Amino acid sequence: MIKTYSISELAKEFDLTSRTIRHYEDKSLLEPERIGTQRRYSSGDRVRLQLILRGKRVGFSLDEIKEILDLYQTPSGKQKQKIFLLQKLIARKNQLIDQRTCINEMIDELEQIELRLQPDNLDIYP
Amino acid sequence: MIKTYSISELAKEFDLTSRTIRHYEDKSLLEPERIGTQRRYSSGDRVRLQLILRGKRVGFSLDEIKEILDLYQTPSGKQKQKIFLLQKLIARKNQLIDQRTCINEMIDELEQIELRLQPDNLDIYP
DNA sequence: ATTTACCTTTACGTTAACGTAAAGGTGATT
DNA sequence: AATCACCTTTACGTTAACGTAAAGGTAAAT
Repeated sequence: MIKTYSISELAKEFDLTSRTIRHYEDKSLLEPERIGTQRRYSSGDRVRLQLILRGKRVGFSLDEIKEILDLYQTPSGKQKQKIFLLQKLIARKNQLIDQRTCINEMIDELEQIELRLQPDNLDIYP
Repeated sequence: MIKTYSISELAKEFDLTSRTIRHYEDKSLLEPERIGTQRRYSSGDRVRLQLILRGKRVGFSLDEIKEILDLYQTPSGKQKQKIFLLQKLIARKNQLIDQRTCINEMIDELEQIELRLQPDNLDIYP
């Protein structure tokens, strides 16, 4: 028997609320089976959810994540779109690298301020 | 004569709208002088604005940026305040370090997505 | 003196990603 | 039969970071 999941099982596993998972469905990022009225998530759905969360962690919007997910399923025809998306991914990566550089600079600056505030210097600088 | 800036001069220079700059003032991130009813920004204000934008680039909220700005300008008077400030700085630095770690993870994840998207054969299909 | 080009405040509108009730169905257990 | 513990849909609420329009003041140029 193939394993399936209820909405709250997935919610618990990934530390989300059921509302959040339904929201992803509202946005067409998931389309679980229905047993009667209830949602039943396949392991494929689970993987999709993981991909959604991964996309979120790197700062994509749900719409952008949907684009990516759709391209996973795109029959290898629409290469133009794939290439376009790859460019977006790379752009995002560069942005993150930029941010990291910026954070490193900020850490340096904080350390400089720290130095000026060292307790030893407390009486030197009024 | 010391150079000052009008709101639209700054807006133009940093590619913002005047509304945005006023918004930063609403949120107490800027407090320019007033000549009559109009705002006049000193070069210090300009630097603050640069810091705001820098904070934004690294993904901080305006509230967080305000915290940081306040740290920069806390009147260096009392020892207690300095020690408190030092603690906040260290906490902030740790936060930044965490952020950097997080960004590193994001970059890794992006590369994972790239790998999954990377069509096995971009050049075979038209 | 009127147009032009700024500036001002006030205040409602927008988007994203959910939160949070409200009101009710389902099915197993007590 | 009643209580749980889930599940469902509908729909209004929230936050951040502004956008945008209304209504008007100011100051220099035409």
